[in-house]
Amino acid sequence: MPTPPPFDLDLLRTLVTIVDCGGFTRAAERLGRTQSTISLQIKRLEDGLGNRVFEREGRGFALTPHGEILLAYSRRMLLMADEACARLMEPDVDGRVRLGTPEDFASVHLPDVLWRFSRAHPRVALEVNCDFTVNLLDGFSKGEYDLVLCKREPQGGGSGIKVWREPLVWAASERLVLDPLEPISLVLAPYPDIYRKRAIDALDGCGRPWRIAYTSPSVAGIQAAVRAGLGTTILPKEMVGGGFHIVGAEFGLPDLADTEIALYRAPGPLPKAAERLAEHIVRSLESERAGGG
Amino acid sequence: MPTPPPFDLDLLRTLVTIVDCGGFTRAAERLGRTQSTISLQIKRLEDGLGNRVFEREGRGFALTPHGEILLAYSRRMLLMADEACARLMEPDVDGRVRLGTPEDFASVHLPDVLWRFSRAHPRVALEVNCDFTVNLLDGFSKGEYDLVLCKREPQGGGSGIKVWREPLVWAASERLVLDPLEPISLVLAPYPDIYRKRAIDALDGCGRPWRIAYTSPSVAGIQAAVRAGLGTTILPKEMVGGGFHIVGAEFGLPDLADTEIALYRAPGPLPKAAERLAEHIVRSLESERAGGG
DNA sequence: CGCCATCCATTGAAATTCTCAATGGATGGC
DNA sequence: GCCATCCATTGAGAATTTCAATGGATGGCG
Repeated sequence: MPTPPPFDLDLLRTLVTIVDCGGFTRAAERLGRTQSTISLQIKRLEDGLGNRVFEREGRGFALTPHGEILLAYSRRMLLMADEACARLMEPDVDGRVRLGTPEDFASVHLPDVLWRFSRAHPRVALEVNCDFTVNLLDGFSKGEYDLVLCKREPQGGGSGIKVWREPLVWAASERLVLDPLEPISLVLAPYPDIYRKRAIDALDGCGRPWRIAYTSPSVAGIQAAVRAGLGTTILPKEMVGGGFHIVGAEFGLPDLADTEIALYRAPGPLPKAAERLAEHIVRSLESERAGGG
Repeated sequence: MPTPPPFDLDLLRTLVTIVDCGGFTRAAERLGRTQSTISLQIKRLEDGLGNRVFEREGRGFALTPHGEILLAYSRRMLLMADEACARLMEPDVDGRVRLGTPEDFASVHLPDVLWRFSRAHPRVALEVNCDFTVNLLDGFSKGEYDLVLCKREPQGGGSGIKVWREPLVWAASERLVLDPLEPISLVLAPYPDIYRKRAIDALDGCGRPWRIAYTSPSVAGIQAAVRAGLGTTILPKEMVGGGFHIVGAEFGLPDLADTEIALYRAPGPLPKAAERLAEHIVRSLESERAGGG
């Protein structure tokens, strides 16, 4: 960040207005400024940029390539400013939002997201329910949720919005001795869990024998068991940490496909509060991902 | 537009920096200002907004709901400003882009979009080819296009990005006398055309007899024939005009499903110029739609 | 061919805005 | 109870921004 972008929204608005009005003078009238001010504002914009924005041709003018690019961004930024303004003016959203989510994802990625949401919309009552994907989808089809975050196969598709994707890896404690020739001890969530199925299918697929050493429906329980050296589990890469390490082909473990989390919204028009939460989740996770990667 | 949003990007950057640094003083250091300046900037922001942004709690502070909302928008706007800045700094994109598109869509919606693109990127050579959807998809699968705009069924799906959707209507000249009991005279594009199939299927579906009165592959040809009163055609609603009028159930004509245009990009990494054009098309059409509706 | 209307650029002064340094008030740790 | 830290406020000075007036250039029109 050597040169913080020196954009001034007023100048950008002037640029857009000039283009829309087709002239400096008319833009001045619409903006309630004098024409000389408009000229100077464009000059300021160009000086700050180091490039011309308009190509002057005697009486008329045309946008330069830089001007055209800047114009496109200006429109978007001004639209966003207008939207922000409208959002700030309108009354607080209230109501209730019922969100279903996998527990492991929620405990790692959602606390901050939901905390920010609840601060932005203190009158919205959040009802978050953690469960297995199968149960979430079941409840979703019965109308028990406004929004559901679900694990799904990485090829995506369907009506949901992809909000997260990351590699799935085998993880074990350092104190666990792994022997590629022995059946592998697994620490997994109980039956309807998607990762459980993934792990077992992958092992069966490559002919590696296995046994279930420990079963727990909660992230904390699984982590405790793995940390105790009771076996190997399967985790999103981001969740590996604290004494765990990633194990793989060197111990005869197969590669795993990525995991993907998608957001599904209940059919029909959603209450405004749920709409807001959906947008908030999508945006927060996409920027978290951009910032983290 | 009674109150143009009085946002100042510098103030928003200050807001974001305060939150990220966790304090006014640290934010001042990072921004190269004094702490009093930061305080005043926030005060200015709050005065302009008419609401507090921070809730002061003695030594510390917390974001108000308004502050939280504004923070989210501020981040997005600053990211956009940074992106604009980066885009303006980087050298001109050059190369060639091969775009396939239906002729009717191109002649109505693309001229301005492509003109702006070519002004923003004068060193990019645009090669636009108009053809029927079937031929476009055929050429696309042979690698003849970087990007293709295609008509498709409105339920969407697949890998393309929806860029346009509008109702399809029957249109005729005022001078054409329509009799619900007579076979309807059609003015259509020749065989592989999608709308031709739509029209005939719809009429067959409701048992209405028809005959082809005029065939032309070009929009101009079809418009001339319809204007001459030679028959009825099928058009996107937006393209009705100039002596045409919409006809429908009152003459025994069936309703038509919407038409949808999607953008497909060639598999694999696209040249930068094509990437830019794709982004430009999507953005331009989405704002045109927002502005027009 | 020359006049006029229109449009953008420039100039210098006035007003507004912004920043800074210093100081004050409040809070929490030790 | 003292000290360190943090944000708020104040008044002066500096920088920026706006305005009114003027200048230069172009194209239309008789």
